[in-house]
Amino acid sequence: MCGRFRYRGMTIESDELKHVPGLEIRKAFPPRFNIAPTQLSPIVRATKDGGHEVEALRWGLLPFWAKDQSFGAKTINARAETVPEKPAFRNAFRFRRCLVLSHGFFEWETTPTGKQPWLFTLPGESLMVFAGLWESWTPKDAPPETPPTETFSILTTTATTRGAWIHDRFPVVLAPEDWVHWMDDSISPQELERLVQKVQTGHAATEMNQWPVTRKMSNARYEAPDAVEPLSTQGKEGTDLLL
DNA sequence: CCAGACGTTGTT
DNA sequence: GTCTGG
DNA sequence: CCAGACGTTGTT
DNA sequence: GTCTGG
Repeated sequence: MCGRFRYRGMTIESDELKHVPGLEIRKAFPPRFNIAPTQLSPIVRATKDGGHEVEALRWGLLPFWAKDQSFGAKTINARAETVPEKPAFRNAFRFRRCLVLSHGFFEWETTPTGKQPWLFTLPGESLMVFAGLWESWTPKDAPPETPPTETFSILTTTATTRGAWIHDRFPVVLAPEDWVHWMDDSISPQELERLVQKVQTGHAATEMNQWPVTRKMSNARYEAPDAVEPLSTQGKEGTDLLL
């Protein structure tokens, strides 16, 4: 699945998303080494005027009817296989798909001495884009003028053969040519169905590297650069994972 | 009709 | 809000 | 995802 | 064991 990831940050001048039309980057986003559920993280979504924007949203999707924000603990991921039907996700799936920006995600290996975290990245630790959904939520008895809380969820699908040693579910990683299509609000339900089929077979980004990292990062409060560094001499070489 | 869930993962 | 179970 | 709490009362 | 917070 995807319960923790990292983000290298973005400046106003960043060209990582240059292929997303009409994208205005209004502010910079700092590097994050250990993004956990409930925290803010940048996503890309379509705007009303046909463009796109980057905003930091809270991880853990809150449907508008959620009674309180603890509901988001159960919705950090959405299964690609069932997301069109699930009450908590179907509206967001139909109308509010987004790109979740990362540069790799963590998975935990169960060992005799406890849980060992690993980082999965794309070659060159380049931008890894997850298929996401977003929602807008306002607490039931909030005073007027209370700004809504905007939240997101990350789609998951079956892990591929060579990723399955650590886990049977992986986040849906979108290929750059699908980024804009995924956010397109005007596509038909038929087209959307076709897209989600493709997304399920996913990992359009076909090659990942993996390496073990410090167990200190298992604590969600740990936010230091070495959270993403290879343990000891393992290095980032020889860790290729063809998916 | 009302009440209660609405979710994913992993483990046994 | 909407669906399911009782 | 993992880590940490899981409770009440009264006092500062 | 299970829930909440990060």
